Amino acid sequence: MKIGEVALKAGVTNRAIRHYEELNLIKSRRLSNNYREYSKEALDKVKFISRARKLGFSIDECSSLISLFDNQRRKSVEVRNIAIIKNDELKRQIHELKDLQKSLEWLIKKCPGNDKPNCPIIDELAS
Amino acid sequence: MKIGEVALKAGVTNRAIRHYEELNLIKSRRLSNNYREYSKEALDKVKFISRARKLGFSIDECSSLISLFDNQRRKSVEVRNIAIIKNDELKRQIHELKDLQKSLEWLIKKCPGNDKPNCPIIDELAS
DNA sequence: CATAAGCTATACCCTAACGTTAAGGTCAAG
DNA sequence: CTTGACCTTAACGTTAGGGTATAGCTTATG
Repeated sequence: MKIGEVALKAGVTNRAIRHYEELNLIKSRRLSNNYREYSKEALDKVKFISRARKLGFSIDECSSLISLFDNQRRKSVEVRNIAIIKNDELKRQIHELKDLQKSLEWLIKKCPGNDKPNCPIIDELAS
Repeated sequence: MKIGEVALKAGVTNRAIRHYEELNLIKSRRLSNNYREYSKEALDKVKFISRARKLGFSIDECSSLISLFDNQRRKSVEVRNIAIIKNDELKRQIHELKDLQKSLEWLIKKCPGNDKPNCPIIDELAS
């Protein structure tokens, strides 16, 4: 199938697919008119990448996961380790964002939000 | 004062200050040797930007905030609105990340993590 | 005074993951 | 024959600076 169909079925853009191909995450053969032709396996990989990306994995990590996906002699602990690292990163990131959000919320509550210049948010940033 | 001193006092790099200047968030005059010379007000603005960045505001938003900071006839509601938008963005982002993290955690729990190929994480991504 | 260390300048390349033109080739329908 | 939908490559834009190279200026030391 051609790129447009793969993109539609996998729920990603044509550009994303070409990008994954540039980075050697997937492969295609060419038709006589130079159009890319994808196998069902390639479509599956694009779907795989799409899901992994949505779970927060980077392209680089997707690359590792695809290697494991392809490897029938993989050890599940290897996959698990990648996931654990990502999970820890996510937890840390959530923590940081929560701190920020709480600070911001606190400032917003203190701001009168009227048509006068006095503003605790500006004051805090300028302090 | 020169760029290095400003950078030290504001806790940012020289490069960042030049960057802010390129984007017209701050200004400097030049000494006879072409070195940048900053006023105390410029230092205050760099500090202001640094704090705002740490609160999650983009450079673009910092630019708006600085305009309000400079404007003695600002209305606090304008500042507040920017902060509210950012706060909502942060909340949404935290929500998304939490969902991801929970999904990942669930998958990790289901994975045996041994030396056999069977892996629920891979299965989920390939499903 | 000469030299080295340290600060400053401009300028270009790099990041992540594509988005977005630009300019053009291919193919089926009307 | 033209239109429109689809495909191609190439290359710049995005975010917020980091890193590096080269060169000029300043200051401290021998």
